[in-house]
Amino acid sequence: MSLDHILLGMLHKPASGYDLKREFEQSVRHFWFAELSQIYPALKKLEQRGLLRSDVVPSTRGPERRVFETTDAGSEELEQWLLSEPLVPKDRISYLAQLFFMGELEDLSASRQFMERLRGAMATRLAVLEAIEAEWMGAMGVPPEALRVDGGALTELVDDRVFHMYTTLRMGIHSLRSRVEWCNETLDALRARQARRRKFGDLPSPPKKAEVQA
Amino acid sequence: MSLDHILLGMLHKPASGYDLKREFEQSVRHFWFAELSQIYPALKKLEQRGLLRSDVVPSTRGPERRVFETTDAGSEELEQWLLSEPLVPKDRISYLAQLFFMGELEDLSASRQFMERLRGAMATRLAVLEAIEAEWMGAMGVPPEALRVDGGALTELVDDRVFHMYTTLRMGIHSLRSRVEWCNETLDALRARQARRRKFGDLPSPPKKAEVQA
DNA sequence: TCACTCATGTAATTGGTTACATGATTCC
DNA sequence: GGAATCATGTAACCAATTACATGAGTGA
Repeated sequence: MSLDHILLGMLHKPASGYDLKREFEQSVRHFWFAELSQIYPALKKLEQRGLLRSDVVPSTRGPERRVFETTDAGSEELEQWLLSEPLVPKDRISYLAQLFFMGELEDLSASRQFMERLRGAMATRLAVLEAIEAEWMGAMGVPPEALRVDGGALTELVDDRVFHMYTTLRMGIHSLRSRVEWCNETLDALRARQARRRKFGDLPSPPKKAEVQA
Repeated sequence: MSLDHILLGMLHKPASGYDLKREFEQSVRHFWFAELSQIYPALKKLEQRGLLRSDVVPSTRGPERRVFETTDAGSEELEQWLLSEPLVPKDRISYLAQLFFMGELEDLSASRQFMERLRGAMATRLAVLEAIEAEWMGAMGVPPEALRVDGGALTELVDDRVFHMYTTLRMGIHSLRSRVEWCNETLDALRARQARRRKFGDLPSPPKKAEVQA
């Protein structure tokens, strides 16, 4: 299971469940997320399997903390996972399902509204990732001119660990940019259809050939 | 639940569970997938809720078929869903998690191999979607010159239902192209790092400023 | 006869979400 | 005194995967 391995990866240095939750919310949220109610039992199980060990330590603020660290078996397991094949998940994208069937509505305005909201959501996420990238750049002293070109600038200045983390951020940025572009392409096409419809009436355009199936 | 609504959408015309499975494998697999063992109980429940009705009919080949069709309540439910907000899923991408922690391996060749396999997988998927697009284009009589430009060519020739379906295919293509690009960018950076390392030894390059957090 | 496709289902398990329970400390 | 944050957990539920069970018809 991936969550287990991600926890092992994060426990490069010792941390509590609560700490790890914060990690999910901060450095890793563009490709994974977990609730506390999932993290705590997962850590427990990993400890039972001997991949982690834990200590209860008093907190500076609030109740006691259970702090976990990896065992040798844990590092071994992590390494095995890192060397295993990449698995490309088959994603389930409900908004594409909606759009796929939205022709039934016979209301292009509804589709446009839908796509505009989608673009808004994508653009917001993209802005978040780009802000993180800019922050990194600032911290590494990369001039802002180098920023718009591509991610190459940073990749030469950092050590291997940071480099690998950074590439995953780049993936998020690539991905969201392409989604925003797709939204724009689709909105253009929708507007064009609407415009044509206003001119030539409600007909569904030229020849109407045989049904095409994907 | 999305699966329910997707089934309702597919049942625009009557079909059996087995038929619907084929639909998932064919026209819809770039954004959703379901096993038969999930489809059958889902259909049953939808019938119990009065959104579908079914008839058992003899098959031309093999055992009897249970053919479902939507009720008025079903169409109503579908429409409500189509008019509801798009929800952007938070995705869990295990290969990004692997890459994120792969710096620990201290072996850039391993990272390169990983990225090459990833690119291979992405490129294969992309080729599938592009082939489907080309097939559509052929069926609509669009000249192949128009193909490489963008998806605009087709969107003017088809009716609203096909148009909406087509836009989801475009999203898959956009998305996969951007992933392949990201793989290339990352591979370039990895090669550059390796080359530099061969020249200047194993050092982790210039200043090594304070730890940066995403 | 054997493998394959057509066809329908159930059961067990996994991974994840939502809801619930508890309690200490800090800051307003 | 009350809200917010720190901190750890359990229980119920939901969606999806994997494994299992059954059997008719078709073509080599």
